[in-house]
Amino acid sequence: MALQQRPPLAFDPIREARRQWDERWTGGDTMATATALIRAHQIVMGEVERALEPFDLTFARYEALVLLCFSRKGRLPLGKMGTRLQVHPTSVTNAVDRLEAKGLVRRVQEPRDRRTVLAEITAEGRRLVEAATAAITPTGFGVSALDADELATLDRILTKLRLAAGDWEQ
Amino acid sequence: MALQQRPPLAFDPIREARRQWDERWTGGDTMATATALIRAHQIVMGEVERALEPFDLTFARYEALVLLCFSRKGRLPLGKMGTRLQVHPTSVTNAVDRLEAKGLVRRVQEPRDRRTVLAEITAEGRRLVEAATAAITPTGFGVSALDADELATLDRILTKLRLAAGDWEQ
DNA sequence: CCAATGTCAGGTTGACTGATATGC
DNA sequence: CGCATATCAGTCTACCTGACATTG
Repeated sequence: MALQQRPPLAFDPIREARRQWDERWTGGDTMATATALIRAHQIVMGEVERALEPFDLTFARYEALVLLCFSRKGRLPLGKMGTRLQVHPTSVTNAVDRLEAKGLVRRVQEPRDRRTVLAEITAEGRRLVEAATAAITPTGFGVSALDADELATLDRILTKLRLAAGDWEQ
Repeated sequence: MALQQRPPLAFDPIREARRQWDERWTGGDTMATATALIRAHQIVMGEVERALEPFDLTFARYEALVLLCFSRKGRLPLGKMGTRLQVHPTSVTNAVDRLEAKGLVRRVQEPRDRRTVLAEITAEGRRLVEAATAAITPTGFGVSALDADELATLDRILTKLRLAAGDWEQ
């Protein structure tokens, strides 16, 4: 997603859009901030996916691998993965399909509840996570232009936004 | 994109991911902020696309319509639209195709340079922009949980990020 | 001849809906 | 029986690449 660079403009397009918006409508402040967020997302995703490209991983699949890597036994029910990663159940099935095809995870039966399927990270999966992480980290995930203070402030505001959206209780 | 609500967790998943990340790797601050940004994008897009659904518009097409609406003569070359909206040329062609099929824009020849094609917003396009904007604005574009101060701070930091990414000169 | 503009064909991704099989 | 879990088929959007015709 959004890997390509495009020619720069002579002015901030969002600032210009807001100016025109304010001449006609209300809510220019929320419009401009939301649009800036969407564009910032494009920048971050571009940087991250560019770093992951040599490993044939998308960010979604990398996230899934990292999640499994962080789990105590290296495996989680697919449903739980969807909840943690905030993605659709069929997207989890799809991501695990692709990771499994590359030998990075394997599907395992949960003996106590035979409805659930566990995804378990393999040794090769762990190796790839380490290598991919070593490639991503130096890019600063596309936010390296910000200093520690700005990072913390940005994180605080976005956390408030996520909480208000009901991502977790309390 | 990302319209569905998913069950809430008992904790902040990104905070938890960062805790585990910091135990193993470096750059947990940038990882957490970038991940929060990606999730915030999902929230904003979900809210906006939900509001646009009754008008059979995606955010990309709505943005294109607004841009044309803001232009002096109600028309712009497709290439210029791509630059302003920061999207791929073929994405512009696709968006204009769909808007044209619904009678919201029409393609017009530029007499001075017959290579370029102009997209021109129609009267019906203008009506739809007004109606869709009236529907979106009250949602606060998914960022209504933030106060004026937080909005301004968020916008300032994201603008720095966009500038550093080379979105425009100076 | 080269560069710019837009279009088209073809491939990838992720997300969604709705239906289904299985098991609690 | 209802409910939960995962999968599958099919659809949609947006993005990308590479090729192409047209025009400057």
